[in-house]
Amino acid sequence: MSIGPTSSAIESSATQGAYSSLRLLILTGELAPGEKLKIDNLREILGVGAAPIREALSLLTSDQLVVRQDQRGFRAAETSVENFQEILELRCQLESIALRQSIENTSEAWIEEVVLSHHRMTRAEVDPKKNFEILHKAFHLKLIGNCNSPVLLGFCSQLYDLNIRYRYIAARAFAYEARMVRDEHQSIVDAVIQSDLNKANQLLCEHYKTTGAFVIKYIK
Amino acid sequence: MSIGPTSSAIESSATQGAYSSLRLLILTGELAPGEKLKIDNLREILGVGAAPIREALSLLTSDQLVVRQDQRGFRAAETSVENFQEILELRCQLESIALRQSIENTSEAWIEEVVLSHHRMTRAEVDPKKNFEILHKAFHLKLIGNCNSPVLLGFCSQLYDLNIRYRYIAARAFAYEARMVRDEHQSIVDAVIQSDLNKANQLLCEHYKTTGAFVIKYIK
DNA sequence: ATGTCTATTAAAATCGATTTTATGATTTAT
DNA sequence: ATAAATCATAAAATCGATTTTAATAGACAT
Repeated sequence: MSIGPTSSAIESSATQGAYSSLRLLILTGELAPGEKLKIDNLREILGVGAAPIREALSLLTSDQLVVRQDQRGFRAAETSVENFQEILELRCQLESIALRQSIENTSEAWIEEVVLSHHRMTRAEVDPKKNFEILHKAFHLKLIGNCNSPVLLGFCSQLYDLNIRYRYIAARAFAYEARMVRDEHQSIVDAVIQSDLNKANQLLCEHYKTTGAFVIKYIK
Repeated sequence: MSIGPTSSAIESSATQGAYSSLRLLILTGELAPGEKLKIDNLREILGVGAAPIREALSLLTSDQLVVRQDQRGFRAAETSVENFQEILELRCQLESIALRQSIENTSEAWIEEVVLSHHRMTRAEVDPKKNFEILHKAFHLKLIGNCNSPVLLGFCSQLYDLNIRYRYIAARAFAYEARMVRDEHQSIVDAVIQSDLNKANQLLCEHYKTTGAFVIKYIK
């Protein structure tokens, strides 16, 4: 639905608040995969009535984070190695498409935005006050955000969330690999600036798959 | 959400019934693009309370058929030439991926299912008791259904619906082009049977774009 | 023991009423 | 005459209570 989690923002409605909260709880694995989501429990936890909660859960259904069984309520979507691999593969394929189009439409303005969001993300790595995760997502979406295809971007955003959920679940708060993730991001930005599609594409997919190979060991 | 419209099925819950009904009303354009969807109106039309309707609308939001404005209710998603072209392009790109994978995984069983669903669709063209639209969708999903990627299939299904909505809106009940659509379908099946990926791919995309060129003249 | 039926409980689904919020009209002030 | 403020109305959002449905345990028969 929305691009980023807005846990800190003032929520304009009970439904919106429940949506954000539940989304975060599921993404981070506090509500575990497959867990039954009882309305009454959530009512207590979130302090709102049944209606907003049911609406929020319905919204999360389309995000594939919640599964609805008619007359039998809701539960958090299951996870599996197969699903994770599918997500990974799809991200590579769809983001390749979006990245290609973005580079084909390249412009100074867009490149500057990429550089900027990369900078902000980098800064957040050392400043714990900033929320790195949000900026990381923003960076990756910006990278493919010049493709002029909002529906495609929506799919990519959804896949990003599904993917990050596995990262959280695989290792709750594992020190997000000091690894060479930083270098990988920089290389991608460089390739984009040079409009080198093949290189950018290859680097991006490798970036995903390397992280994926790490995560996959910890699923279940 | 679900694969096909199930207007004729006995609905197991008010929410499910409202979802199916509203989905159909929007797909066929009876609820026009951009139209405000007032809860009380819909309550009367569908004869259920506010809660199921709001839930159904929330579900439709993820299908991109409904747009939700916080505190300002719901409305049917807008249409535009740009959106239509985007849908068309995405269908070609995503279905290409799914079709390739399907053919790579080809099996006798799958080919037989393709042939069968093609046959059923063909029969429905002459028998008005059968619902051609449902079988048409089933055929196209079956064609890409051997790709072993349920998430991708979900995206394709969603794009199919968004696309068919334009067909309905462009010409309510235009005689679904006696044209060479029939031949086009047959050619695709033949290419699939022969595992000729490039040909199948090309035919499928042409099929979409030819129809698209027809529809686009009637948007708005 | 195993399976089927019934009674009980827990939860989901839904409704009707209430509260909150936006919208549009009317007024007031500049 | 335009802009800001107030009020009235219509609609959305939400709540608490009720109804419906599924899950569970226990009784009974085979």
